[in-house]
Amino acid sequence: MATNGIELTQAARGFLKALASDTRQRILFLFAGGVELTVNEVAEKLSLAQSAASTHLAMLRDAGVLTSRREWKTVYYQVNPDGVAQALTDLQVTLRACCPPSAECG
Amino acid sequence: MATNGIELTQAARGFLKALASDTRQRILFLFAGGVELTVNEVAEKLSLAQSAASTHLAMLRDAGVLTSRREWKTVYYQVNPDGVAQALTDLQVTLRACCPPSAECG
DNA sequence: TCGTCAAATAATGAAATGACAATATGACTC
DNA sequence: GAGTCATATTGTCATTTCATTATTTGACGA
Repeated sequence: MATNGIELTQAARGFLKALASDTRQRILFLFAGGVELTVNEVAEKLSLAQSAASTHLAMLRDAGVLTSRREWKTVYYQVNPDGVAQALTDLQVTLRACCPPSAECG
Repeated sequence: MATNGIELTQAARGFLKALASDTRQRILFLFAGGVELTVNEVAEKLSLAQSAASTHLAMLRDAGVLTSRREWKTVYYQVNPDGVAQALTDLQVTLRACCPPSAECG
């Protein structure tokens, strides 16, 4: 038994993987301010093929970073602030357990 | 001009890429509590080839997550809490600008 | 100078990622 | 049922990543 069982939560791991891609970072920031966008709008704004936009958006949704709602034939994506906050908090908690900023004072 | 110039800092981008790898996550947590480890120790603990450990550690150092000091022939790595804290803060600031947790109240 | 030790850097191959065009799906209209 | 629109999925390819072994580098001791 080491003092070592530290591990990231699934949420944090998914978040890290989702946002490690420059393209997905750019996609995320397209949604700044709570904007709602369709797959085609994202594809257009970033000069991506429709299929690429679709898979990236799905990946971000699976990671809890975005949510989607379907209205008729079109799907609207927007950020999931709670998911982002959760992942960030998890990250912070785990990293604090690993590498406290300077002094772990109370 | 949109309201949109949001972008992650270099520190945050490097951090995300460095920690998107499961292997590098495991490496990082080996250093929990301020432990110092050599390349060979990391390789051994994770059953990795020496070269793999070396490159991963270099990557984590380049991302500001670890620091290294050389003593005679061996190199000791340890976490860089300030680097980690900086990246986390950058992430948080940028994400808050993009997707405020619920209410951006004062 | 030669040998040794630890780390870093090739060189190579397997697997994952990211892009595209093309096709399939689902919901609705006619 | 045929047509259409937006999205999702598939197939293919180029690129990147990750792991290995083998070799090189650098500092020291004999």
